[in-house]
Formats: sequence, C-alpha cells, structure tokens
Amino acid sequence: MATDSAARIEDTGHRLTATRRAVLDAIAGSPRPFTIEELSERLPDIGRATVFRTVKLLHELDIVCRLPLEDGGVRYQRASGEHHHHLICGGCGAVAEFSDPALDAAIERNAAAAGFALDAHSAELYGRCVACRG
Amino acid sequence: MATDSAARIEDTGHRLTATRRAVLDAIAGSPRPFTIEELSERLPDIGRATVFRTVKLLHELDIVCRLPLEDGGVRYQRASGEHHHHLICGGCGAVAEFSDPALDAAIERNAAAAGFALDAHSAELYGRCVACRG
DNA sequence: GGGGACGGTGATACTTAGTGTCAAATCCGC
DNA sequence: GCGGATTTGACACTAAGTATCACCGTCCCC
Repeated sequence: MATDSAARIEDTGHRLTATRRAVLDAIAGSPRPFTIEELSERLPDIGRATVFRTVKLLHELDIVCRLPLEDGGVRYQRASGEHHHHLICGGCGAVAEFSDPALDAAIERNAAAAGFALDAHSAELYGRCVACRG
Repeated sequence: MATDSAARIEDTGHRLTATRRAVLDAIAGSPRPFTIEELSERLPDIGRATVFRTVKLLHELDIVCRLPLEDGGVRYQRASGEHHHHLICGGCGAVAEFSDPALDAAIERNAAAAGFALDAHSAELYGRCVACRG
C-alpha cells in the first residue's frame, strides 16, 4: 500500500523524497483518521508547512481522503482508492467507508434534473457506530 | 420569511433584539450565499463576534444553512426550512436546493447496513449550473 | 565530474474562520 | 422604573492553512 502510494507519486511526475516517504510511513502507521497537527507531532523533523503541502499532494493524488467532521473540523485518512463515502462515528471517531451505486445514481439523477454538469460530490454520514451505540 | 425567522427566535426562548433583526434583514437582502465577512461588512455597526454568534444561532435554528464549498471554504444561505441538499455551481457560486427521498433512503440503508445509528448526514454536489456550462 | 535548472524543504509571517473573556449595554417581567 | 438575565462589542486568541523566500538536493547535460 505504501508501495502503491510511492509509485503513484513518481508516476505523476513528483519526486519521492525521504520527507515524503516519512510522511507516507507515518500515515500508514495511523490506525485512525488523523489531523495535520497529530501527523506533524509524529514527524518533528519535518516542517509544518511541508506536512500540509505533502498531505495536500496526497489528497490530490487520492492517496488520502479528507473527512469533514460534523463540528466543522477536518481529519484525513488513507484512501482506499475507490470512490466511496464515509460513515463517521461521533463517539469514537471511527470511520467506515462504503460505496453504493444506488446512492451515486440518485445524486447524478438530481444533478441532471437541475441541469447541472456534475464535477464532484460528497456525502458524509454522521452517527454512532455499533460499538458506541448504547 | 423574515417574520417566520423572527418568530422562530422568540419561540425558542431567545431575545429578538435590534441587532438580530438587523442581521436577519441583511441575510434576507442577500441574493447569493454569503460569507460572514461579507455580512459583517454590510453591518458595520455590529461587532464581528456578534455576527458570528448570530449566524451560529440562526444555523442552530435552521434559519440559515451552511454550505461547505469544494475548496474547503464555507458560505451561508437562508434555509428553506425543509431538509434538503445542495447543488453548488463552481462557476457563478449559485446554489440550488433539492430534496430526494430516494437519496435519503439510500443513505439510511447504508447506515443501517453498517450498524450505524444515524444522527445526521450531508450531501453536497459540485458542478456547473445551466448558465455556466459552456 | 562540474554546474545549472528545477522541484522540494524549512522558517516564518500571514490569512481566514471562528472562539473565549469580560465589562458594559440592553431587554423583559414585574 | 428596577433588577436580573441575556446580549453585545472590543479584543485577544486559536486553529487550519497559505505565501514567501532563501536554501538544499537531485537529475541531466555537457
């Protein structure tokens, strides 16, 4: 997976530097969605701006995905690569991914009905995961 | 509509002050989704913090809705009151609302399949409106 | 192997969106 | 009009992210 990501970086004409490798490793070692601040703390030798830039690059390459939280905050997570949506647990912060052609079809149908040329969409579901329901 | 909003504020136990009325009027006079900064400029006699607080209150009361933009920015808009989703034009910034029981059903089905107790969800569609397609 | 060119990095300052604090002003019921 | 609760404004602060700019490293060409 880190290997795939590394290849992805090089294939898209970017350099695979030691810094970027370190960021990839730190992300690979993150069991939970992380904030830039957390990632930056785990990489004390790498400048904060570089962490931001690198995550931005990884996001553009679909190597990580951005999770907008219900409270307006943002976390990041390794992306599966496939198009998907998120179920975000407000209790423990766990994130489950799912993809559903019916959901995407409904989205496309509504865009078409409004005459919109659809570029992108996002769908986030907020709730409590099995473990956090009481 | 501004009357409804005013009633809503009082009915929920908040005071309908001159300041809040001014904010409601400014929002009612906004043809397009606005940022807090824009709103604040139109209300030079009202403190910035108060504009933030008031919009936050209006958001909690579903009088305005929050529009997360594709670039990570945020705008606000008067809410129709009904549950709905947004089609956001990246060209002119126009926002169309729609609601679709099939879309909501697909969302609920996926949450149930993952064992999630759903609290809320968001779905934003980004593209080009009829006028901006070329 | 030497030297550019260019992409990447770090430090730092800045921006944008939003929150916390606290005293003063305002509002509403009485 | 009075008093207590709410609201407001000013201001300082935080958090997330961007801009700038000098420096570094690596690749490529000679």
